[in-house]
Formats: sequence, structure tokens, C-alpha cells
Amino acid sequence: MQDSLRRFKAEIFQALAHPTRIAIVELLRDQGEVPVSSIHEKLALEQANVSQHLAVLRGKHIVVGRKEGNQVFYSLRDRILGKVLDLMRQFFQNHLREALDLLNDMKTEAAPAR
Amino acid sequence: MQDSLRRFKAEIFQALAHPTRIAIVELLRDQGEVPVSSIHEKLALEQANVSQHLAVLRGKHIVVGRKEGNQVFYSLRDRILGKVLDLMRQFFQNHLREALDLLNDMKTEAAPAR
DNA sequence: CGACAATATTCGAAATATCGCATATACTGG
DNA sequence: CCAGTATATGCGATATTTCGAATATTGTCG
Repeated sequence: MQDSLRRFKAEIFQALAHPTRIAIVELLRDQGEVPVSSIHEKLALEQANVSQHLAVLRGKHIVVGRKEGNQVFYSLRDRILGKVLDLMRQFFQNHLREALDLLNDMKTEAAPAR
Repeated sequence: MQDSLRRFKAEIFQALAHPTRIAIVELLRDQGEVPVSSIHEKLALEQANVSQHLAVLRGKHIVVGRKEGNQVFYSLRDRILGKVLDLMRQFFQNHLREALDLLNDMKTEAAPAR
């Protein structure tokens, strides 16, 4: 009973649990409505890959696609998810130290200084 | 560069992307500090399973354990994650209709539908 | 219709996650 | 030290995710 609600939440988190999908959601949050081709270009991803990730997000009703002629425009379904990502940024800042360690562990790639 | 931040966020979401771990986080949010035994009992899970999930949450610094004598008391590392879960509840309510459909799909256990 | 552009889907392989069971570690009391 | 309780870890087996390559679908234009 409460359990199915938790399963629901878990599914949403699962859908967000991928860097590419986070990038997509953030892009939509910032740009509003965007055609697949833009996502494809801006994020420099394989076209098929973009479609696959969009399918995941669509499956959980996180985004919607509006067909217009040849292309499909995607947008966030609910402003709330933008807020969730903002909270995550806050969380990140609160735990900057450990976060950096985590990132290091994951494998690093840049930006010294601060 | 933004990418590692997104990987970080994705890791957090991944850690939350499991019904059991959501249950644990919610329990900690509501009860403050709780010994493993309580989690084990209240959620009716295998002891080892609880430990495994706690390990995941610990690994992402979502929870901390404080050792006291024989037992270990866990608590949420940051109130913010409670807020995230609250937002998720809101999200759930906003999309109640589709959410229910989703839950039904997940269930696959009955209801000849209409 | 035929060619082309935009997007979606399918398939198989590699990587990752989850669970139960067995076992290990840490602490307490006698 | 021994027995007992609380928690953690290692190990296979099974399930799920992810990605690229190939292919399918849909719409446009001439």
C-alpha cells in the first residue's frame, strides 16, 4: 500500500538516475520546449541513444513529446522536477567536500582551482 | 565539466532508486536516529538486506551511522533529501491519474480492466 | 510514388544491481 | 576466554540497464 507509492517514487528516481537523462531534463528545464535534434546536437549524443533515453523519461511521464510536422518537441511535464534538481544542487553544495571525494573516486577529469 | 556534477546527481538518484531504500530514508526522516534493528523490524526485511541497502546509502553519504555499544544508529545526513521526497509526493499527486496507471502496469496481477 | 530527413524501436553483448545464504567482525556480559 | 547479540561483508545466481548498430516508422517534398 505505502509500498506501491514507494515503488512509484523509486521508478521516478530510477528514470533520473543517469547523467544523460539528467542533462536532458536540465536542458528542458532551461529551454522549455526543444526538438530532439537540438538535444542530439547540444549534448553530442548518438541519435538512437537520445531516443532511448527519451523513451525512458516518457515512460515515466517525466517528459511529453509534441509532434509537429517532421519533428518532435519535448518538454518537462512538471516544473516540480526542476525543483528537485535544484535541491540536488543544494545538496551537492552542502556536502561539497565529500561530493568532491566521490567525484574523485568515480574518476576525475579536470578543473583544478576554484 | 558539468558532466561530473551530473554524474554525481545521477549517483544520488540511483541510490534512492529502490523502494526499500526509500522506505529507509523516509523512516529516518520521520524518526530521526534509528538503530539498524528497528529498520530491520519495522520494514520486515532480512537483516543482511538492510545492511546492504544501508551500505549503498552510506556510500553516497546519504546517511551516517553512529556506533553506540552494540548497535549502530543511522540518521539522514541532510534534511534536504526529506524535502526531495516531499516534492516527489507532490509530483505524485499532480499526476495521480497517470501514476495510478503506472502502478497498475507494474502490478500486472489482475483487474480485467474496462 | 520515391528519396530524404527526423525520430523510434529492436537486438545482442557487456556492465551493473539485487537477493539470500553463509560467514565475518565487533561488542557485551559472565 | 566463551557465548550471544548486532551489524557487515563476500559470493553466486538472476534480473535489469545501457549502448551501438541495424532497421523501422512517419512526415515532407518534388
